[in-house]
Amino acid sequence: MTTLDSTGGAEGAAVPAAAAVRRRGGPGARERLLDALRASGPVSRVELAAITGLTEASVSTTVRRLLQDGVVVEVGRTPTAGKPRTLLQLDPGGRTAVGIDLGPVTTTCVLTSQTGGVLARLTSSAPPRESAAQLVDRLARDVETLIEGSGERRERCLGIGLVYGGPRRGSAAAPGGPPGTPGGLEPELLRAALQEVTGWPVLAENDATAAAVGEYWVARVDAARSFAALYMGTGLGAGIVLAGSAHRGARGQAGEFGHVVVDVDGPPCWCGGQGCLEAVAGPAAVVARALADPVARAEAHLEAGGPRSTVGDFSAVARAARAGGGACRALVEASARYVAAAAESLVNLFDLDLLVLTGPGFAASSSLYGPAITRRTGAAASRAWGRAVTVTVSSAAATAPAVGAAALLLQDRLAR
Amino acid sequence: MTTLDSTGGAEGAAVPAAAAVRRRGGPGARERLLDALRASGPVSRVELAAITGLTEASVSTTVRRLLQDGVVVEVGRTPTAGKPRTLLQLDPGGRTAVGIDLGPVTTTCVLTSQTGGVLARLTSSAPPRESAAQLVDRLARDVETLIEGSGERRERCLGIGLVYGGPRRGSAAAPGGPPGTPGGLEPELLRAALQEVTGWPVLAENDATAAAVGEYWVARVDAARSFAALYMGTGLGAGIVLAGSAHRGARGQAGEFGHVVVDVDGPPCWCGGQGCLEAVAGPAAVVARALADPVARAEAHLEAGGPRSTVGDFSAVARAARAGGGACRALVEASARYVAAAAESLVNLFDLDLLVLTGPGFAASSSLYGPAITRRTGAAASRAWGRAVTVTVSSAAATAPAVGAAALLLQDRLAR
DNA sequence: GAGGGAAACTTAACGAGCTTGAGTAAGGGG
DNA sequence: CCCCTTACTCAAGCTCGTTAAGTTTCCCTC
Repeated sequence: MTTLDSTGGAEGAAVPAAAAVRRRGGPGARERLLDALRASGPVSRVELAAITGLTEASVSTTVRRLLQDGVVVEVGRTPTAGKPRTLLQLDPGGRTAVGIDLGPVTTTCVLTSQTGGVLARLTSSAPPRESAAQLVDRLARDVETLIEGSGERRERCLGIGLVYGGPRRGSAAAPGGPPGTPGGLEPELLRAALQEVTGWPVLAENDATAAAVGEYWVARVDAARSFAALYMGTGLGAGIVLAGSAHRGARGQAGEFGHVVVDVDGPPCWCGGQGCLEAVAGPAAVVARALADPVARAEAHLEAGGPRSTVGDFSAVARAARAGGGACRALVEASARYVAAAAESLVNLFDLDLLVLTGPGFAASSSLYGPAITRRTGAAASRAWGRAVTVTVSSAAATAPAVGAAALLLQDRLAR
Repeated sequence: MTTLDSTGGAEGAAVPAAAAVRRRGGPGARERLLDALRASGPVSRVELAAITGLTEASVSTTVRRLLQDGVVVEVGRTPTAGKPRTLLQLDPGGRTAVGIDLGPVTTTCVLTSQTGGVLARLTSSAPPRESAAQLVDRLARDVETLIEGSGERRERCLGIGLVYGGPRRGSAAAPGGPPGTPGGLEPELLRAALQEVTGWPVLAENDATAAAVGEYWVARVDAARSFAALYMGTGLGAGIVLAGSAHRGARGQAGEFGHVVVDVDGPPCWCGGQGCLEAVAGPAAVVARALADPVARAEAHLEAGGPRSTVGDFSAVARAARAGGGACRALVEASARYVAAAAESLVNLFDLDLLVLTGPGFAASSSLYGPAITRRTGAAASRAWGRAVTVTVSSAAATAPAVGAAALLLQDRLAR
């Protein structure tokens, strides 16, 4: 029998994967190879076999198919003691996809390469009182214009990813309620309609999840990391990617970060809850407080009577806070404390090690929120859980959802 | 001290089967069939094909193997217009497994049938200053006694599930810190040692996750539901089961329900955080408040100087609250408000529709916590998200972890 | 109490996808 | 030039699940 010593060392004894280990039935060879190619720079077949756990023979045949499909290219060789390795990578000139971000005010369309590079961009805005049918028509025309103007071949485009705010299955808009799609159209109906009209496969996804997948794909996040994209737009959401695949929940409503309860006695929220993060410290709440305070209002140059846009107004407050406006700074810092607390709950419940701040809200304010979140999550994570939580800011927070939508479609389509 | 009593296996009532749509590449036929058989009462092969999405041919061959393995039995037939259907179910006299709950004070061992019925039970307690090697020996002897005493054939037993408190990778015990295993042994080392000594496969799992899997298996939770088991022992944890498989997180630290932040300005927590649920409203916090208040202390008959056990003291406070002790009731209700708020965060982040209260803490207090949680999660869920959150209490909260550990091992072993 | 019909299984052939094991290609060093 | 090393490929075969064509077992009718 073995001798045991009772000092519970915290060093990396491998956690038993227990029942989580599946002998088979994981993602197929093609999917695994694509994920490895996405995350690494140029890699050889031997390395791919090591990374994915597939046999070299299997890698060889699957890679041949990827080469034939024009998804992958050979880009060089590394000398070895024997035959040199052939390096492979995703072909930047391979397939493309369109991403559409259906914002509350403007619609952003991008055409991206399969490596996440933006090839063309187009912005339009909804005319007043646009009907659902008109919306679909406008989007179809935008996509047409985008591809025409880019000079890219249309056969290369695999489809369209479509981003909308709010949860998947919208409820009847409660007052001050969830963002939803313009025209109040069900995301699924809009998706089907656009697919019908354009003839391209269309995938619909909520903003936070799309941003997370985009980050995963474009910023080459390691598949081993479990991470969340905190998304601030009109509200607050979290897109969660675990072991390389998006976690949406049974009804596609997982990651409702804005409805983490941060104050048991807090104000009522439109969702029916009380003390939700969004109601206490979301962008709309910050703007409301700024509007109520003459000093803050002046600092942020908020017109009392002008047309309101939560994202725009919040950005103005954040800018004022950064520029030294004391009243605005106090408002944003108060908000950041709550957001940081909710982020800690998120990290502890999902066992995350990476948070990415993204979306238009954080684009303007990440320098204020980032440190607060880092401070809060760092303290407990390292001390009690032996994990390091990295907090980063998306490199292009404003276009993240559109690029993410395109990435989502690519990930879905390339795998087959 | 060792007590042994044998009970007959208690098999539950039939539950109507619900069709589950799965895409390809999921778990294999055998696993899917076992899950369907677990969740339903007697089912025919045709129904199994409909439930699992497998073809009838595939069901036929896989079922034959399960029959040969002695896992499944034919139990009757239903008349049809043609050949009657042969009904199948898991054989209650088929395989068995041992579950060990390594509590802070007492160790509970159970022998269960593969349908979750408890065939025999044994309780022992650690002698003072027990070394790690002695612990392993004691557990091995307990298992031996349990199986001997039960009269069950040892070849039927597939292995041992082992439950410990706290996260998978224990940190050096902080003051008032995480529970961890007795003797401070790393769960993985303990698992390996017990496996070595007994010769049976051993699976180690944290208490909340084990309780969740046990609930899933024994209470026949529908695989389509996403649910969490809220576990109250010395601390608070959540075991999360999504689409039929436990969600553990990258480091096995997911579901740290006790470290959801419920008060940004709250007291410091041993984890390094601030305002964590456990620090604000966990059982230890409730007990500490009761001890500090002479009235509550009298109501709960807490000895000022006696040996302290968080679970025992908390149960006493909960009993006093139920019996009408006003001071204790106020303490527990204050705690329940926070737990309910954290539960709402959990539900919103994971998109859950079922919460099960379990563990020794809730065994004594579910009648006080249950309604508070139901009230809070019900309001927002139905109004904004179009989902109904069911809150139930485990039928045998005190033995849930041990039974869950056995279920976990069964689920893992039967699938191969 | 045969013969048909209906529905529940069963069997056989096949195919996708991956593995094993034995090649073949491509470079370097003596 | 030969030989060694290492990268990659080919061929056979295995596992699992599918499709399609039986086979069994009941009830019902004549």
